[in-house]
Amino acid sequence: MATDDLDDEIHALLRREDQRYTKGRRALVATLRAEGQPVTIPQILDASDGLAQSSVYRNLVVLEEAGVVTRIVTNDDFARFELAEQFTHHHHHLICSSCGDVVDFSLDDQAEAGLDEALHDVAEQAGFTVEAHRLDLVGTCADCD
Amino acid sequence: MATDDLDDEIHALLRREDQRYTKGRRALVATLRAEGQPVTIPQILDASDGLAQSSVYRNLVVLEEAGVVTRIVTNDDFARFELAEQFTHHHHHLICSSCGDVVDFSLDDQAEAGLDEALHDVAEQAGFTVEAHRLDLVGTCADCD
DNA sequence: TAGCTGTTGAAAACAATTCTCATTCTGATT
DNA sequence: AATCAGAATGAGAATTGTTTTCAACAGCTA
Repeated sequence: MATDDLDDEIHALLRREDQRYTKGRRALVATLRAEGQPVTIPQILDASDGLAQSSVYRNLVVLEEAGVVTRIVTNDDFARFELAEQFTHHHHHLICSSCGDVVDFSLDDQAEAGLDEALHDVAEQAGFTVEAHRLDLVGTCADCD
Repeated sequence: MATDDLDDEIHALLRREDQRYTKGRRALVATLRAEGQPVTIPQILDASDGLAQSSVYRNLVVLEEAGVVTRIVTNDDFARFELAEQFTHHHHHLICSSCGDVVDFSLDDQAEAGLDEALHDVAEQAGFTVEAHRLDLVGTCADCD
């Protein structure tokens, strides 16, 4: 997706929540986009300077509520953030239990479709309204082995 | 599994880590067993009295390291704990984003097998050593709808 | 330009979790 | 049984990622 289109869509999502797309929020999105992988707040502060820590936390909440950004919580100390799937593609996470690093991966279409169907059935039986499914592989990454 | 067998196995797991299976730890396991669903620490403290908060936190770490208990982290304020799968059965979680409640569910064998195979391939390609996979459905539970 | 409203930055507050330390328990040895 | 060493416990303090506060500021509208 071109940067301009992405910014337009994000602008629209924020406006829907009566939020502005400020310079700080643009910088945040740019950083997440540049990283291309889930990042912690310390990583964001290192990668993009000029942003105050409190504003980063606050804006990530705003962006998350608007559906621009996804928060990934693991057993690690820090939460991680990445652009929402609508701006990237549907994917899952490899979580390293040694270093805490989180890396994206995708299933092939057939496996994903099969999973979707099975989950749909489960949710229906439980009277559960599904917003998203999350699939993580927990283990040890190549670097930590 | 009978309570005695379960206690024996847990005892063995703890001994492997040079840990004792004390009264407090037995009470903790009994509570988790009685609940049968993931519970928060406040819930544990309510359900079983006589346990100090600091000991519950500490012992859950010990039990987790020994592989007796699994920690479930969500966007909710509190972590949740349940008996490890080896003492229950392989399952996944319905996570309510409204009330934070977590409920177990299982996939049918065929779907689970298909998923396993797909994940195995992904991990191999990434040089990732898998310890576990986690699959959560995030949404709204029947009570919150 | 003036005025209103939302945003920012720095620091204080908050809260789940972890740590400290004095006391108590466990269980192996005599 | 009595003793002793090491581990576990309870109460509270400390830690730390995150949230909130509040005064100063920026951006929009008239």
